[in-house]
Amino acid sequence: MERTSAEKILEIAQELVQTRGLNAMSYADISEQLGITKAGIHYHFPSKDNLILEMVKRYHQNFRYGTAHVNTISKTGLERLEKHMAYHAGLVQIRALCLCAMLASDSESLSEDVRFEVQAFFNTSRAWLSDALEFGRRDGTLTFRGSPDLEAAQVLALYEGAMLLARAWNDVERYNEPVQRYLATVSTI
Amino acid sequence: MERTSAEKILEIAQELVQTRGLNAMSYADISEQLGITKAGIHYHFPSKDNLILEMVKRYHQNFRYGTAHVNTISKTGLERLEKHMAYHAGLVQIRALCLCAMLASDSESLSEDVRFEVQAFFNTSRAWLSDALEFGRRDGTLTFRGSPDLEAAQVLALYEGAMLLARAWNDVERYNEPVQRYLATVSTI
DNA sequence: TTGACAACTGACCTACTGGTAAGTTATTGT
DNA sequence: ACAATAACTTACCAGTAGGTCAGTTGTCAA
Repeated sequence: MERTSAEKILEIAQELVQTRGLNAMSYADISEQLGITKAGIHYHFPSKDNLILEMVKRYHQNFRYGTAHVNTISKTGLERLEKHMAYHAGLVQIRALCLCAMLASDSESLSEDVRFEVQAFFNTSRAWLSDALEFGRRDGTLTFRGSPDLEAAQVLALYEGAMLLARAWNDVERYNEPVQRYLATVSTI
Repeated sequence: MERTSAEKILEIAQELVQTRGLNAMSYADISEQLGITKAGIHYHFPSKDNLILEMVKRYHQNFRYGTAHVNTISKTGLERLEKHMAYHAGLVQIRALCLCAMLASDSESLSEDVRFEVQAFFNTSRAWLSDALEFGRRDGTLTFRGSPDLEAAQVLALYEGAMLLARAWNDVERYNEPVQRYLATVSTI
């Protein structure tokens, strides 16, 4: 099965939101990149709100798939954190922000449905990070004080903030520096 | 000397940008809140780009004044960090983000001048945090490994990220939780 | 008293926003 | 062969964006 138009629209729209922000992305932009008219996009996604909601759901789902995959191929907790970090470094490199970080800053322009889905994504992220931290503590690759869940909340904030700062310079190193320094702190190796 | 119109415009515009984002703030919004026409605002700030530049310069200057004041009234490095944290908690409470964090996410819509000024603000923030950390290490209230400058970069990322996440829930506790946990980590008390 | 200037207003401009309605085209299953 | 449907296009809409320009008003120095 080929990629459907709806999927292509979501893909293009997502990259536009991640690089420019919600209110700097328009149906006209998607139309131009995809080569179908604005009305054609409205056929698949009646309203912008609808489009964004589907987009966040897809992003959330892809995160679940991605992290599940990371879990199967990583042997240690440290390795999981490193893969997570590397993925986000890739986003910074294409001038993008985590979709939900971008939407959190554009939070005031969001419908309640979308805001809930953004929160759900962050909950999933935090839970996965918490698992990875606990996993690493058990296998001896990670060390930290207190509950994995609270540590995860801190790591999530660090990651999202580092991505934001890296954007100001358009320089991945501004992301890598603090994040790798954190990993060095918790790593036992 | 009373507050001039130009100052009032900057004040209102700044709050709008901090709460809604750059592209969700318009001259019409400022006009409505201030009670003068759009053209009246264009008299003081010919273009939006010009307005934003002046706004960031003012924000940066106010940060300098604010932190200088914190330096004079705080006896310890820990106290300085706590005051910094409390200020940003106040922003979250009014549904605002750090102005430069917001502009970093709207980075693609910015002129080069503004981007430089945003970078300059983050440099000042980092330098001040670095100073506070070093100060705290000397007076014995703070403890951390490695250079204060690198620690400062990490703290800055943590703060900005925590603010962003708190916005997703519109809940200050989402900011306080990771930030206070960090303070507990570095505090010797 | 007058003239100059700062600080506006009102009316207007073009470009673009999300969104709609009616019609077209190609591919189906019957 | 035909009707139904999915996937569009063309043409349009009202509202808003940032921005301009010719005037108006109030103040204040000469």
